[in-house]
Amino acid sequence: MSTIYEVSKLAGVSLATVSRVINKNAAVSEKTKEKVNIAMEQLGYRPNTIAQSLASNRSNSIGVLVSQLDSPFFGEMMVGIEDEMRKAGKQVLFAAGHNLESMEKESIEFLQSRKCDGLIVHCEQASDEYMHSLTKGKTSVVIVNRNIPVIEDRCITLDNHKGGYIAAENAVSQGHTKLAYVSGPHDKKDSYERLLGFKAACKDLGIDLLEEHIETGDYTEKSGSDAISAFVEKGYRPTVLICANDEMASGAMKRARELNIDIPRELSIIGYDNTSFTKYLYPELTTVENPIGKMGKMAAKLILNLAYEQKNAIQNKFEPEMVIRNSVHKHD
Amino acid sequence: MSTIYEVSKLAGVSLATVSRVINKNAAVSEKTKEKVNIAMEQLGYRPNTIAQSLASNRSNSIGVLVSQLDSPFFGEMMVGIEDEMRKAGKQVLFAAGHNLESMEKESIEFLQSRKCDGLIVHCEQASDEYMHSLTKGKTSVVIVNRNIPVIEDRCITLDNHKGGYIAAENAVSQGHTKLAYVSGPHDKKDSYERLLGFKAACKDLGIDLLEEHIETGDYTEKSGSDAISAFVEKGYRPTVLICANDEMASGAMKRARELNIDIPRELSIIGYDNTSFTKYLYPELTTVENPIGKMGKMAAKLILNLAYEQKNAIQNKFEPEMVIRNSVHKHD
DNA sequence: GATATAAATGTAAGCGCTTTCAATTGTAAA
DNA sequence: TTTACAATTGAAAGCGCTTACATTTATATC
Repeated sequence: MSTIYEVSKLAGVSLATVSRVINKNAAVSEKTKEKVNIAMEQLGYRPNTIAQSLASNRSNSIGVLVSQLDSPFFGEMMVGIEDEMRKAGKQVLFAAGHNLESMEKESIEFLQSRKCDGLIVHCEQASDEYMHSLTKGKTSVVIVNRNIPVIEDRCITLDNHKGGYIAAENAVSQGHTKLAYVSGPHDKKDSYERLLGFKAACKDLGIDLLEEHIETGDYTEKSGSDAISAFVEKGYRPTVLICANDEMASGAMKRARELNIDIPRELSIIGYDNTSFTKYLYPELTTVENPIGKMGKMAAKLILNLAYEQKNAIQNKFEPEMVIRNSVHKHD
Repeated sequence: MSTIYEVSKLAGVSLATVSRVINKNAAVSEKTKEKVNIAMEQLGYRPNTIAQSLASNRSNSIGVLVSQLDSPFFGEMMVGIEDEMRKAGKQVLFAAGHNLESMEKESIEFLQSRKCDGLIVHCEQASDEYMHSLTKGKTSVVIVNRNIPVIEDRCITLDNHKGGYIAAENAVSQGHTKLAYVSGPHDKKDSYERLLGFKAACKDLGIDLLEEHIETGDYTEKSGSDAISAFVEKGYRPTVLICANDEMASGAMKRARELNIDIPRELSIIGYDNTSFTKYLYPELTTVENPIGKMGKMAAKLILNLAYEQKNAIQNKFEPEMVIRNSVHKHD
């Protein structure tokens, strides 16, 4: 591999000048630029990114922390980020937090030790305070899917309240009045807001909602399944069940099928996230779109602004939309 | 951030000695090792990986090329690799080839320009010759899911022939005699071998298999759906359909349902890969396990041997196994 | 204790770039 | 033509580490 030194020699200019044409960060006359380019071409020269990083104190890479590498949800986010960063000529490092506070912190340290210029994190467990302190360090940090008021401008979030709202709205618009809801864990803000949105819609639309119409799950398939069992036990027979994520919707569908409850004729189901597997469910799941891919792209743009002085327009808050498929039956 | 220089000063030793205790690659007396460790501790010292890379001409990172970042199949592979490399203290860079020869090559170049010490690639389109030439370069390369005879020791593969075989075997063991098969594209070796395995099993088990019992798809859901339509049109009514991947199995199930063919009572379905979404299908899919996660781990071990002189035991060929769920009905 | 050898440590030269500062060249106004 | 600046270019000092080689210190042998 040829070095910048060989290029400078072949072109008959100094190292500094070659560096300037590579980085386009200082005026170089057309003539010399031409000479240098030809020399680079001839030698098949590629800058050594490591040397560049050491000298410039920039790694031209950003780190991304997700909970899992093998999930359709984070997959979409990763793709969105990769795409945007690749365009900008930056590298992306992925690490997994596995939903454990210790792993999350460890992974963040790992990414920092790799000298990432910026971090995009999707933390489930680490505290708001920790996140906040992170943003005070010298590497820029963008937080996805979580709103921390003091650093709102660093957060890319989804309007989860609205998501819960439109899910209920959609059910009611299809003639349903006996609704039920399976929420995620209450201590997760996104989960809680979805629930609040759902409740707000019920109130606005005059739906009679009792506490016993709501079950609390933990985002796993099993908890969706358990919710169905719970409603059956209680003797409450809703005509539509709104789930705070698609996993639970899948679990609910399975359990309902075991109990010979026909979906969607007897029970309609609505999910949340529009994860890629929803199209494999039967019937295909009507759900609330969580534009995580777009949010990933936006997070990337924000980090480009923060770490590389770009000037992309930033939208911090995203709006969910209904994705209509076949799991909701018109009720009359 | 403190540097090695400050550590050396605080410990009262030379730079070289500090470097030695960091890298454990040369004898250092217990006493000085202790002093250095204390100094590092006190300063909260972390080596600058970039400087290390530049000086040692090693980046301590390996590159991974997959077709997609957001697929459950590659997700598993990525997790397997990440896991193993993380243990070894190495970094992993992921890039996507998007099933396009140009993108595959471009991504490989990108990873190389990032000075990866080794590459793990899952290429769909690039030619055997290209792959072969890659392995001749100075960075070690491991190829997943593809067997190239001249560089067999660099390939981690699945016995696809056996996979096709056991799928047929399983069907027959359940009493089926009217089989059908949807293959993937014939020009993909893995796909072709699955088909050959299937045929071999039919022959061995005395199943009467005609060419018209086989449809050729392209691994997409749609082609699985089309296959069902084709069989119906031909008037062939198999009791079990074996699909060369899970996507096509899902497509077939959907189409069958549209045609009011009951699964598995009237038609059993067998998939291939055991992708994570198979558990969301209804009925849950009986399929051939493709241990891609384990293969990823093994690829990582092989790259550790090649690029970092480790001595892990290597298994180049993996065996698929049946995963029995509910999509196959006992035929009598 | 002297000598030979092994073990531990230090010195200093890079690795391939970026970037500050100084020197040179070009340009336009006087 | 001078002069005053602006635009280009070059020289050289790092960035924080590794490592070949030299030097010093410890250990064993006689």
